[in-house]
Amino acid sequence: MDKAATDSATDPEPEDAAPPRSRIQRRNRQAILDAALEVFSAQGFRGATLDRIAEVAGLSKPNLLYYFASKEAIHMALLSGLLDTWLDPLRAIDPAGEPEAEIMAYVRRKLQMSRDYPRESRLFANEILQGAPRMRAAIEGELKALVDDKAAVIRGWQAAGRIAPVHPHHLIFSIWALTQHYADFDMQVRAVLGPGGGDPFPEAARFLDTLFGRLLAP
Amino acid sequence: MDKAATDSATDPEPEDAAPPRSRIQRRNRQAILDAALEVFSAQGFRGATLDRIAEVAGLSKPNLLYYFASKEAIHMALLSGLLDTWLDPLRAIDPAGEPEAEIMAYVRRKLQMSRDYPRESRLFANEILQGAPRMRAAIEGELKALVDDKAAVIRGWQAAGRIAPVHPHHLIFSIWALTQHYADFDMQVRAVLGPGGGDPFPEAARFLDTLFGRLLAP
DNA sequence: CGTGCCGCTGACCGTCCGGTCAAAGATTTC
DNA sequence: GAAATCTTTGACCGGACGGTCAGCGGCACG
Repeated sequence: MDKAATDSATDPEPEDAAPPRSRIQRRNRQAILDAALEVFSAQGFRGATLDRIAEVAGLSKPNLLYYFASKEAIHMALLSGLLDTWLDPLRAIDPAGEPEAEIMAYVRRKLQMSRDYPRESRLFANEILQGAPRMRAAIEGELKALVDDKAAVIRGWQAAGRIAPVHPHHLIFSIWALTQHYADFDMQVRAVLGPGGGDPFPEAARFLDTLFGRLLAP
Repeated sequence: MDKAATDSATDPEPEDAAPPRSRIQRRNRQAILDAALEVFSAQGFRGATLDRIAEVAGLSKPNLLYYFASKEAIHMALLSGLLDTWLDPLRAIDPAGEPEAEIMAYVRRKLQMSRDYPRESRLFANEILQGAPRMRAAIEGELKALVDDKAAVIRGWQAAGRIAPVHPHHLIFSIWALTQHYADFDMQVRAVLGPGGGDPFPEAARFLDTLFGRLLAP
């Protein structure tokens, strides 16, 4: 994730073959993207301020704008770096694998991402909530294509009677909803479980195992 | 929902027994809250501007501030009006009813709310995403109490072997996640299903019926 | 029909915020 | 160690935004 967010797609031009970046460039760009992720995910795009991002990054505001052309550019760099990483677990579903195991593994990886990268999840959630003004294309293109592809794989498994015949797209939606909920609504989850609740994730993992185990059994 | 958002808790004082509001007061306050719901849910608190809310409401900005003390006050009025309505379906779960039917009815009502009141759902999602700066108390108090109560009911049903023994709190989280997903991530759902997908909700209802049917079977 | 209150507004204020710029350090290169 | 280049910053700008205010209009009631 970090690597991706730093390097890829920070230049909109197609020829990003060799963007020669010095050590100090890499360090500061990374610090800015880290800080921006922190602030954007917690406050949303409009809620975030360059001053705040600069403060978190330990840089001055003009220095920020020396590395990125604008607030927009920082946000774009984060988002475009994010999508690929975010979809990796879905891509990893193997059509040749054992159906239930493949899907269960996807669920677990996705829940793991909610635990390990909650800020990325919230950044994404913020964007979609507002109608994805800066990601429409990627969602209607890349994302849809990948989901359609995997939905076809699932349909194949179902036709062979290897898992239950539930709607493939909605199955994928349910995995997204259930796993990302623990990142996006973390505050609510913890508040409802109470102060003595401890880490919600182990119990969530057990619950999701049961849920999808029962849902997928043919 | 509209009624609740208009009347309740717009006055912080305890003595809101008889706030004598003229016909024109009621009409304009309602118009403002409607417009604010539209704008806040689509742009978030910081993203919304008083000018924009005034424009949508068909009033001037100073006129807005004649009815509400501040942007904060409008937001608070919306949120506090919302929570009660939002929790009504959960409250309606009847301990004396048939367990699976009660929970399935809750799922359906909640999905219905995602379809009929997506703006309310997004307003709520926005608030939680940002750490619920203006709802912490209500969530840790009212909401937690109600969930704990219903979790106890579910545990009772499970102890009697009438539904499967899954973690009650996480069961409720899963209902929230799965139903609200169709409101909060509506844009993504429709984009992935594609232009010919039509209304996602009927298929979602079928999918959730299957999912919770299988999950709850003892 | 006058008078008093409720509803409404244009003009304005101070602050915040994204972004610019000229110039002052660092750092690298030869 | 000087020239050239890269990095950093204080000061500033213009617009947006939340909020105020003095006063105007109209509706309601005697």
